[in-house]
Amino acid sequence: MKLSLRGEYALRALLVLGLNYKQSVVRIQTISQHQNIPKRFLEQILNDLKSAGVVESKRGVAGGYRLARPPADISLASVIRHIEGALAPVSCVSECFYEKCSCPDESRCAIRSVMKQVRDAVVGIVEKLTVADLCERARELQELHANPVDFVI
Amino acid sequence: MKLSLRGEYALRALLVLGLNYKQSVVRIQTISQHQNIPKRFLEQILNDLKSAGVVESKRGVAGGYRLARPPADISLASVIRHIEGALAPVSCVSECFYEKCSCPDESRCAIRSVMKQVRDAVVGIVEKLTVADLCERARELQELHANPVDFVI
DNA sequence: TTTAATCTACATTAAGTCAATAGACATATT
DNA sequence: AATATGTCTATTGACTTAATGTAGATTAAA
Repeated sequence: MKLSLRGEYALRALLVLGLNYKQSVVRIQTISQHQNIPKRFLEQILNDLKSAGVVESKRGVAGGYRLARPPADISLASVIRHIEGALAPVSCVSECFYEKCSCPDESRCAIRSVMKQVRDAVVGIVEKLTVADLCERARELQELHANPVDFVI
Repeated sequence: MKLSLRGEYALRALLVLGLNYKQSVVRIQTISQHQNIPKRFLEQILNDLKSAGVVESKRGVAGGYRLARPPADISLASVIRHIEGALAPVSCVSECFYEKCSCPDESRCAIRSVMKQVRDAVVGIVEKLTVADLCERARELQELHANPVDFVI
């Protein structure tokens, strides 16, 4: 489940949109600057997320993007699957993107059995987590690292 | 932790070598045929595993490969790391292959925190498992699927 | 109604990776 | 010496990734 930059950018963008949920749309440029993401690349990614029904856009001068659904309804698994494809380390243990592999007998394949275990562990984590959880963690981390500074001041 | 074919072939080859441990060397061609792996590609992979000290080779007419250490001393994590690189989904949470990422503040990055969780889950599995475990599973699966046939006969 | 800021769409590219192949070479057994 | 094996380095072609380019459509506000 190696995440490409594309996938990482997608999650970072969704985090920003999640933190600004209920407020007006957020401009691509704002996200791009705030998260160090190449603007033109981010355009593609957000467009892709739009076609997946994860975000929606408003065009024109005061345009931008916003989440299409409540943050708690957007699982990280669904996002990563849409951007990256299978979560499983090998496709012969993928539920959503199964492909036969070249081993002599899948049902007796010991590697497959191990990979299934890995798959379940990964899926178990990202299937439960949502954009809302991401936002919550971001807020926690913000406080965690901000407080000591407050004491210094 | 998406495994490339190279990594999958490596594990499949090590499984064969593990099952034949203590016996003489196994020829590349034998592994290649038994596991449906292109022979020339397998050469490279085994050579690579040799330079990692995982297997050793014997040249000449009765040549071939064997494990350089007991199967129980070869963790899947070490093999995959050698062939594929980082186990972590993003390199900013990798212990062995750390690289800074482009996010504004790593210490407050919520995505990083999630990815760390995924990393730990994956590493927790493959670090504990060894080639010996792989062999054991293979034998279990063999019996599991062989017995019903015995009854039929 | 013009203007400017935004999203939309499709095409292109440069670099890198993956999987495999090629061919010459080294070595050990017979 | 002959032969079957592993060793090594290079190369290829297909594909993917991460961008960038260019042109266009939409909208709010001046």
